[in-house]
Amino acid sequence: MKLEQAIQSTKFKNEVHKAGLNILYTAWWLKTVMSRELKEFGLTHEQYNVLRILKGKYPDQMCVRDIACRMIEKSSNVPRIIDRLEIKKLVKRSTSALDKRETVITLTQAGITILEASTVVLNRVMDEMMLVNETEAFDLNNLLEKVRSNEE
Amino acid sequence: MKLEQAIQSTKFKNEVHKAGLNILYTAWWLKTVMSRELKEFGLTHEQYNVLRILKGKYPDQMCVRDIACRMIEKSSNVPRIIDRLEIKKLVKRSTSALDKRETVITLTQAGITILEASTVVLNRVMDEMMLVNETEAFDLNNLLEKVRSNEE
DNA sequence: AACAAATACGTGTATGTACATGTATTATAA
DNA sequence: TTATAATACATGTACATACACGTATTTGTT
Repeated sequence: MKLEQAIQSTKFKNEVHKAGLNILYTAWWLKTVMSRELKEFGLTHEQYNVLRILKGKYPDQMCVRDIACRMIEKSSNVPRIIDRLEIKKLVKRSTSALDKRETVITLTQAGITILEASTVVLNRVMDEMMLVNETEAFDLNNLLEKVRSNEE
Repeated sequence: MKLEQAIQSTKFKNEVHKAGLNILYTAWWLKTVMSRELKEFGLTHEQYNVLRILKGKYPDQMCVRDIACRMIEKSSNVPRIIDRLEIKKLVKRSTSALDKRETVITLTQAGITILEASTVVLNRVMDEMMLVNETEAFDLNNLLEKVRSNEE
């Protein structure tokens, strides 16, 4: 669906402003598609992101700060996301011995299992839904990074 | 900043999956930039979106459903966003005479004033922050719409 | 006309976001 | 060494999101 239909607007200041809205809309669409699949696992988008980050260091532990700086959405409130993962027993929380200020987090076996199962489904959905080839995706990545080249 | 630095990860399944994360990250970055500017006007991202949609039809009124389907993030809970705009007296709510189920919304003069002032600032920030030219933005728009071409 | 279905909106709850503040611990420095 | 600053995390609040459900009104059918 074209952006014009999606938000029922045809007047954009220029192509750059339209691209801004297009990025926001496409991200919303992607999140919606992914969240729908994660629902069967009882996971939210952000909880899945935290589990994946932990998997990247597994079997090592990670502190909250290290998880936070790897999140796609940086402002996510990681302690509270971890609260919910802990309730579901997908992660374990403990105080670091080296620095008692730090809370260190580990994936549990249940966390690994649910992460692997949900990743299979998510990968399949992304392959099915994102209809660009590798070359187009490469160009898209370059353009997005150019958009952000003014990032502080 | 490259995506790899931004989320401190280098292994992506392929360029398409990387593009998915890149879209999500760029959208988060854009929202952060815009929200920072809107703060001086006491507006959130979503409140601004609603005001802009109302402006598109001004001086006509719009019902809640029509606003909702024009939102960039469709799942936004429009009645509650309108609650907050109404408290700030930026919009006026009343029941439609033709269909008493409908609530119709109009911009107030204060709403127009704040919208115009904030739009000037937002336009300037987008011009400063999004460092792509018209041609690149055109290509980006086409690629994003190709990504979404499987949209239901 | 009377009833059922659809529509439009509001509300309740769990989760997440944005930002400020509190508390414990560690690092720095006079 | 003791006072101060910085760090790491937790917590509180207002707003937003996602989704289910409730209520009033309109539409459609018999």
